[in-house]
Amino acid sequence: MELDETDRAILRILQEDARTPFSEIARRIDMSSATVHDRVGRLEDAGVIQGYHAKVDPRKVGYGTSALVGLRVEQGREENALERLREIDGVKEVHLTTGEWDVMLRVYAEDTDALRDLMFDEIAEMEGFARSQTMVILGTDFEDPSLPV
Amino acid sequence: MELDETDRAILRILQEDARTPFSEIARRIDMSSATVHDRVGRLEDAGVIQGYHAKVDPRKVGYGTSALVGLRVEQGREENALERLREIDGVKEVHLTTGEWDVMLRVYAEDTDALRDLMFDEIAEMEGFARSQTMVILGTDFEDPSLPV
DNA sequence: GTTGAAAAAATATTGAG
DNA sequence: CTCAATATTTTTTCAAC
Repeated sequence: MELDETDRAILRILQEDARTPFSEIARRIDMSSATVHDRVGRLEDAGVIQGYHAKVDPRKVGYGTSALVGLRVEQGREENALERLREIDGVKEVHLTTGEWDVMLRVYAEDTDALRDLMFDEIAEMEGFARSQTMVILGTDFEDPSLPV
Repeated sequence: MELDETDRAILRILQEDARTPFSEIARRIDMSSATVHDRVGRLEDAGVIQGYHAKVDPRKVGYGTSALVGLRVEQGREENALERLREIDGVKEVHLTTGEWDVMLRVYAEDTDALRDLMFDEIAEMEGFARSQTMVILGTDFEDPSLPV
């Protein structure tokens, strides 16, 4: 799908605030709200917009600790490992990477005790696990929900 | 702020789809939409809900490459480095971490050439830069926008 | 805290340029 | 692709329990 400047303007607004009324988007990009409606529908259908999500403060819902985890997986066991990782509560992202680690995880836990349990009881016990390194996130300086479009 | 099961149910729904009409949330949790409206407002005011964001497919807007970057910063230069990182286009997350790296970045770039430029021309040139390691993300197996609440 | 009902506003749809 | 007008739905407010 080809995106023009109007589409990009709409994407910028919806990335910033997904509940901006179409009427206000229309005002801001100087088009009718019917056009905005039409374009947003097409952006959704084309998969450019993958969804709309409320961002919840992890601390306020009991997740005081977050970490990035590098993972080495035994050769030939990759599929089993990935399948298992998807099911583990607290594992929020699973990326396949080049370099020192085969897989990088983003995990959330209640506190450092819970993180230890997650690492020792769940991740280190899974099929195909070789070794891991945990980088505890002491703080997030910057986290932009928007991509520059 | 104390969250009860009703709040959690609302959060689950809005994390999944931030544009679910209050009337439908009300149906699903068996309350009036006025109550949902009231609760969502309180969750926003308390900072539990930090915002609503459209999720855009990076590939569809020209970001074919993503990476996790581990960064070492010279002692005493941390603030300068963090300030600079915030301004660099393509740097989407900046986390302070324990372990091998002081800072972990999540970056997006058009392609591997653009990633090289980002690393060599922007990040390696910034004040306080000591060394870095780039973990190119070959694929994301799993990425859940929701926290289990 | 919750509700139902009314008022205000937004979204979805239609038909036509 | 865009628009104006209309129909439908939702959000918002508020008096009352």
